[in-house]
Amino acid sequence: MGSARTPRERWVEEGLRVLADGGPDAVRVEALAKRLGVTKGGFYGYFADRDALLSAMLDTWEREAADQVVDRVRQDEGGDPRALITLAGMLTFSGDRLRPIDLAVRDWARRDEAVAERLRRVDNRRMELLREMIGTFCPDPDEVEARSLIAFCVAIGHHFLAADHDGRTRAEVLSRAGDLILDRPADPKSRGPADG
Amino acid sequence: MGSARTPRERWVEEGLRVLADGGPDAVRVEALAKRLGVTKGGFYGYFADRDALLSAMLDTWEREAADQVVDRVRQDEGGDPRALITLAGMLTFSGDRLRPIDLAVRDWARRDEAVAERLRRVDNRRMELLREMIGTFCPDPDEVEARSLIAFCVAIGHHFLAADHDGRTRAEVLSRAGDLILDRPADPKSRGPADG
DNA sequence: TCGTCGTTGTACGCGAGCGTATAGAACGTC
DNA sequence: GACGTTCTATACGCTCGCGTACAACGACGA
Repeated sequence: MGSARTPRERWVEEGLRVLADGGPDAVRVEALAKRLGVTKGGFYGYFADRDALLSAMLDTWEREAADQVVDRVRQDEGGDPRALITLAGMLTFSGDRLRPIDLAVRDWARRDEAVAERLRRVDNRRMELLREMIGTFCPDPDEVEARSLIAFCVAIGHHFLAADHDGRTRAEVLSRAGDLILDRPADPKSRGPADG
Repeated sequence: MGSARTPRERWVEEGLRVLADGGPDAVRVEALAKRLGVTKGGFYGYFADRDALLSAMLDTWEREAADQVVDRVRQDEGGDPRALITLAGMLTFSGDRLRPIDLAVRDWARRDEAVAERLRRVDNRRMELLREMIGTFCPDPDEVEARSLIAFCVAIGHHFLAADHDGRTRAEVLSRAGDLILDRPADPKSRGPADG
C-alpha cells in the first residue's frame, strides 16, 4: 500500500498552527492542503468533514496540555522554590507552541459549548496545580483560591492586554506582580524575564 | 428625500452586536442585512466595502469606551471609597453592552495591528485610571503599576477562564481577589456580586 | 509481473458572500 | 401632482470553500 505522504497527524498539526494565528474560522481544508503542498484529496480519507478535523485538533491540544501540566509537576520535587519557578512558568504560560493555541481556544470557547467543556477540564487541572503551590505558603483556603485565580488571570490576561507601562517593561511589571501574588517581598534587583 | 429606514448607525450597531458574539469573521454584509430585515442594497451607500464597516465599528467602540472611562471618573469625586467602587466596576468591566465587544476586540487585536493600536489607546486610558485609584493607598510606583496590571488582567482574564472553584462562586472568589489587589483585609461577610 | 489497496490529483455541483448595476419605491419640494 | 433625491430590492458575475466522484499513481504482496 502507498504509505501516506500526508498522514493524519500532519493535518492536525498544521490545523493547530493555523488555529493559533487565525482562529477557528481560518482553519480551511483547502488552505491547509495548500500549506502542506497537497490537494485536499487525501483529507477525507482521515476525516469525515471539517468538523471532524477541528475535533481532532482539540483532542490533540487537550492531551498535550494535560501532559504538560503533569510534566511540570514531576519536574520540580524540589521543596520550596517550586512555587517561584512554577509560577514564573505559569506567567509565561505554556510553551511557544501551546500558548497561542491556548489563547485561540479560549476565545473559541466563548462561542462553542463543546470547546468550553474541554477548556474547563484543562483549566481545572492547571488550577489544581496553582492551589497546591500557593497552598504551601498560604493557610487560608479562600485566599488560596483567590490568589490562584489572580495568578491564572494574569497569566492569561496579560496576553490580551495592550497597555504600556510608562518606561517599564511588561516583563518587569509581571515580575513584580508575581511577588505580590506569591506574597513575597520585592527583589531589590529585578529578576530574569517572566515573560516569553 | 426618502429618510433612511436603515441609517448608517444601524449597520454599525448591528455589526457590533454580531462582532460581540461571533467575532469579526461573523460580520458579513448580507447576514447583517437579513438581521435588519433589509437587503444589502443600501449598505454600499454608506460604506465603500466591508472593511469600511469594520473600521466604523471600531471607531464607535473606541469612542464609547473612552467616554465610559471619563464618565466613571466624573461619577466618583467621593474621596476614598472610589477605589472600592471603581475597582468593583473594573472587575465587572464595562457594561453588558461593551464587555462582549471588548473581549472580541482583544482577540481580534492579536491578529490585526490596526486593531491592536486602537486597543492600546483604550487600555492606556483605563490603566491610567487604575494607577490613580491604586496610587491613593500605595506609595511605591512600581507596586502601583504591578497592582494595576493585576487588576486589569483579572478583569479581562476571568472572562477567558473556564475553571471551577470548588464550591465557591466565581463572584465570591473575585470579591476576595479584589481585597488582595486593593491590599484590604477580607470582609468577614462576602459582599455583593462583583461580576456581571 | 501483475493485481490490490490506500493515497493523491482533478473535476464537478453546490452554496455563501462580496461588490456592481440598475430599476423601483418613498418621501420631501415646488 | 410632477420632480428629483435618496434609500431599497433584485439580479448578476465573481471567488472561495465544502464535500463527492472518479481516475491516476505507487508501494507492496502474491
